[in-house]
Amino acid sequence: MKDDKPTSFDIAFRAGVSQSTVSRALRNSPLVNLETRLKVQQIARELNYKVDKNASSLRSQQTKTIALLLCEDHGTGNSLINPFFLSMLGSITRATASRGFDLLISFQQFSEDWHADYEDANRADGIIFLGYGDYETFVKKLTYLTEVGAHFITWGPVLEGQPGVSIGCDNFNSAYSAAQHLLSLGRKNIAFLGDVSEHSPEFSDRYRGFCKALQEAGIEVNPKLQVAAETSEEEGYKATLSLLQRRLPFDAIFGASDLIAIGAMKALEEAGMHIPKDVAVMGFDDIPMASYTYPPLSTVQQDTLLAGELLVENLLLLVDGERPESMLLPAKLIVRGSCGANPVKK
Amino acid sequence: MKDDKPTSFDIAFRAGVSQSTVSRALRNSPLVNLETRLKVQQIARELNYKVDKNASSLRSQQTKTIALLLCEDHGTGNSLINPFFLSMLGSITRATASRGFDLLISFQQFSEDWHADYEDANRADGIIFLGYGDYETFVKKLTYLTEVGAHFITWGPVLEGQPGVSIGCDNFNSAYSAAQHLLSLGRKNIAFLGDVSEHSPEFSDRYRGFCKALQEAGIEVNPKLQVAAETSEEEGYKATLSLLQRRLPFDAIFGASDLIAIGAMKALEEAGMHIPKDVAVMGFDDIPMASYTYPPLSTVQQDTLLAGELLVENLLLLVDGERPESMLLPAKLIVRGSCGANPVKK
DNA sequence: TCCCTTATTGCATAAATATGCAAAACAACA
DNA sequence: TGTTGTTTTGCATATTTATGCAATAAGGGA
Repeated sequence: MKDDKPTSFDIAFRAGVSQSTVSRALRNSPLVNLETRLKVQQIARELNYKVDKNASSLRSQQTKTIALLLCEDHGTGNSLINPFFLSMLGSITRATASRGFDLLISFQQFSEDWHADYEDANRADGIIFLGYGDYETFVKKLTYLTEVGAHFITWGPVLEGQPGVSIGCDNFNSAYSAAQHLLSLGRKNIAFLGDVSEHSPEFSDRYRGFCKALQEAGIEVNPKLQVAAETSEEEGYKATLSLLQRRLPFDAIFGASDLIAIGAMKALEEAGMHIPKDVAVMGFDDIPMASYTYPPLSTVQQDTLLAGELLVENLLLLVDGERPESMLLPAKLIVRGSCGANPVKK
Repeated sequence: MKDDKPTSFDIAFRAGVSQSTVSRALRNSPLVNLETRLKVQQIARELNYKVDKNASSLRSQQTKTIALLLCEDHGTGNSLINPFFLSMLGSITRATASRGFDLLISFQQFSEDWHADYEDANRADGIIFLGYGDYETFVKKLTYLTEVGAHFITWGPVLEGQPGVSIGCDNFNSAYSAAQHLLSLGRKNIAFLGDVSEHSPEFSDRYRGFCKALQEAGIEVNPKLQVAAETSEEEGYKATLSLLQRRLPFDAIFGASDLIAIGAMKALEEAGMHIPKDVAVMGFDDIPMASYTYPPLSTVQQDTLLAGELLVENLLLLVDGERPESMLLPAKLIVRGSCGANPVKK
């Protein structure tokens, strides 16, 4: 159908220079005379020439590619992807592209040896991890990755002594503010839905911030008002049912994530309770659907745009041999209808 | 920190065989003795050896990689990604991984020369296009891609004479059924929100199916009840406002997409109209948030899982030199609360 | 024992680029 | 004109793997 793809030798021949000069000219090296450079580039354009990525990567030993590994929490196989991660995905894609890098993505389970598959195989210069499943397993993995000298960055918890560089949300302070907000609206018996074991350090941080707000308001934290739940609507739904069975009075629910909060809203609605009159609801993440629930979900918004930028930027620093610091990003309280601060139109 | 990455020569040396044998053994070629094969594989495992992807691709001229190009409709830059495409993304990722292929993704605008960037540069064996922006531009692009012999498949409209292989939803029949459903519930003045120009062939198909249902029910199609809108909540919102201004009676809205329908619901609510009592609403796509609106949105569900599988499968056929047929996938009506068929709990 | 198959292995090379080093071209200056 | 310095170019090679072809080993029949 069409002739073979032109190589740098073809360009060289056409331009009457050597292949080396072509290679340099196309990368705009100041080593080659401006005139020659333009001529070569012109010919390359005419022939529709593109540098062969494989040859280039092989020779230069850098791929200009980043791998994004999305670890589904406790991998349920074909379940929905956490919408929050999808927002991150969007911003990471843009940040990557704007730096001239390609993005390789994978949704496999964390059990695989990703470092080997991507970095050792010379497929990617570095890896971004999104999500982590069980924290202990995750840390083991990070330790291993650090030992073998992998270049990676993670989004998620930023704990003392955690190997590698991480960027995450300031869960503690954000949850603290959100809880304060509920308290300021007169809610006194606030339930917390989310796993707070060592397996979920982010949720634990949110819970600690939540508790601090209660304590400062002179309210004793009732552990019976905390119900474990992972990030999914079903878990939030079930946790709420279990909460209802405890027959303890509560006038607000703080979901450790929006999905949990949304599941809770479904359960409350089915139980005939009115949101926010009977029970105020607060989420965390601000996933797109948060503003479409009824009533719209008040929540804590993470700046995914900034997060994506920082992840990519710092990963590339890491690849360049620098040693960026882990950091926590502030989040913003978004007040909608579910917490009772705004009038709910019917 | 650690010694250099082992190459196939290192394995060969350790195993006392030649590099060729290592290469064959690792790919499980029957040309090499089973015993030798196992020994080589064992040593490779011990040394943590991974085949260099670039060298391998360079030599074999196939990348085992697929590029997924997501074209945002009329590229609004930093806007949200269409949630429907994100569902597709999930299934495409899985389908790709299960075949041992990598997935390269990009969200750039359609104006770039993607074929050149990906296939010519030997980065990917084939391309999947998701979304297309303006249809005319899209077709020009497809024509070009066909001419240069690119391997690609598109998700979207499947029109007569359209270059290349496409997989899409049976928009006509699905919209026909959905409209029939609204009619069966006694709605007579149904508005249609969505661009039905030649720029949006999918919406046009949906509109044609919609019209057919009306006509069969003996209802004349009123063009004033059709308002243009692209896929976004804002457009749906604005289209509804514009519809309201026309002061025509209507008792149902059929949104050409869920986002449009959701925007419409917001506008109706603000106008003090009750859904579904005053106005029934029907969407199209079944994006995740459709079941979380109030009332939950009735819609047409596209089988994204199947779609992803088929896209990948047929693209690989194409890469192998076969010539798969374009096809339309049936969709399923999902009846929730917004169309008035189910009782809406308050 | 010799010859012919069949099963295994190794040799040599090609895939396309990037880059260290040497060479050439050129100007400038004495 | 010779020398020195700068700019520009080309040579040669390295990157790592896959594979056509030749070579060797092993096995079997006469």
